[in-house]
Amino acid sequence: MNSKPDIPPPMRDDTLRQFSGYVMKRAFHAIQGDVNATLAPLGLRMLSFSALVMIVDNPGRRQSQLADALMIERPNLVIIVDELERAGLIQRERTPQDRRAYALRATQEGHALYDLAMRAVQDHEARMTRALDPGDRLSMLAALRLIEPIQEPETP
Amino acid sequence: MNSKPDIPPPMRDDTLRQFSGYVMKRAFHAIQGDVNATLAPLGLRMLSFSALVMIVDNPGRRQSQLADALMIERPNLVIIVDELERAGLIQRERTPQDRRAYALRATQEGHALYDLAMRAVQDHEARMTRALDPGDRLSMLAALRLIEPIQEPETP
DNA sequence: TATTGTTATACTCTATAACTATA
DNA sequence: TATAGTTATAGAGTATAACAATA
Repeated sequence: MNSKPDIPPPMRDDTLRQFSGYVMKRAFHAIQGDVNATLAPLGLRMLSFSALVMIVDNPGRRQSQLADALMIERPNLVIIVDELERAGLIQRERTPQDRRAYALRATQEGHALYDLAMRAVQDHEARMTRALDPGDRLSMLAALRLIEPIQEPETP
Repeated sequence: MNSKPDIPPPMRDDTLRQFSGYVMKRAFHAIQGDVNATLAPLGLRMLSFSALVMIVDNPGRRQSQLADALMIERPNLVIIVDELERAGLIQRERTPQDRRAYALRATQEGHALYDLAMRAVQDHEARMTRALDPGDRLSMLAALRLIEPIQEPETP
């Protein structure tokens, strides 16, 4: 006899699990949820945290350079920079050499939040990768970096 | 003398590169673009391909089971299943035991496209991971699978 | 002409509430 | 009352075209 309420067996996804994209999407989904929950009390999200870190680490760069580095389109970066500026974390300074461009710099508040958020995100990273040896984690990061730069061939 | 047109050095992102989320997002961005370009001629996207594969490999399951397996919300799956059904790739069969539910099954056309798309996506996978040894690729997949199941602790 | 930042817009993916029909 | 599928809707993230100011 079996009194269980007829729980069906889980669906098999081993065909999809051979593909990096499938496995990566699921891992990234978990990470994004956790990091956004981690950053929400600080008023940041994954993207605004990334932008703040880049501005603190690379003071004086233009928005277009930051957009290139973060691999997001210029129009989408405008909203993130607006957000960081409204929060008092960074400033847009007009550059004398090229009056079209802004130089981005973190304020004192931006530097302070950087320190806070960095610790929180490092805890998040440790939490998400606690099932991996440190060596396996570094190997995974190295492997992911080898996927990233692959581009479609230009068709001129 | 230097006649170069003042190309600025690339921005440093080594602080962010310590974080799995940052590196994974960039790798996934590349993969998603390539797989969607790969599948577009077949009328599929990453998500509809995943759903088709799951239905072929697990015939007769309900939509809610498929949504759970693919970790997407039921309402969002409806659109994908609609799309696959309109394309003649799958069918919704009413189940006699529970007339609320549908059993999902691939049609002959669905099986044929599965074979085609599988080969195309396997080529895509080889293209995206060509910079990795086969062993490193498998280690990466294993590491990513260890990140996936981590959940926030329940707060009851 | 080309570039910087911007506005407007659209498309995909994701997430939640609420409905219907069945159980 | 609970569940399966659905509808409607809202929010992110991403992408392109076009504009003003400046080079």
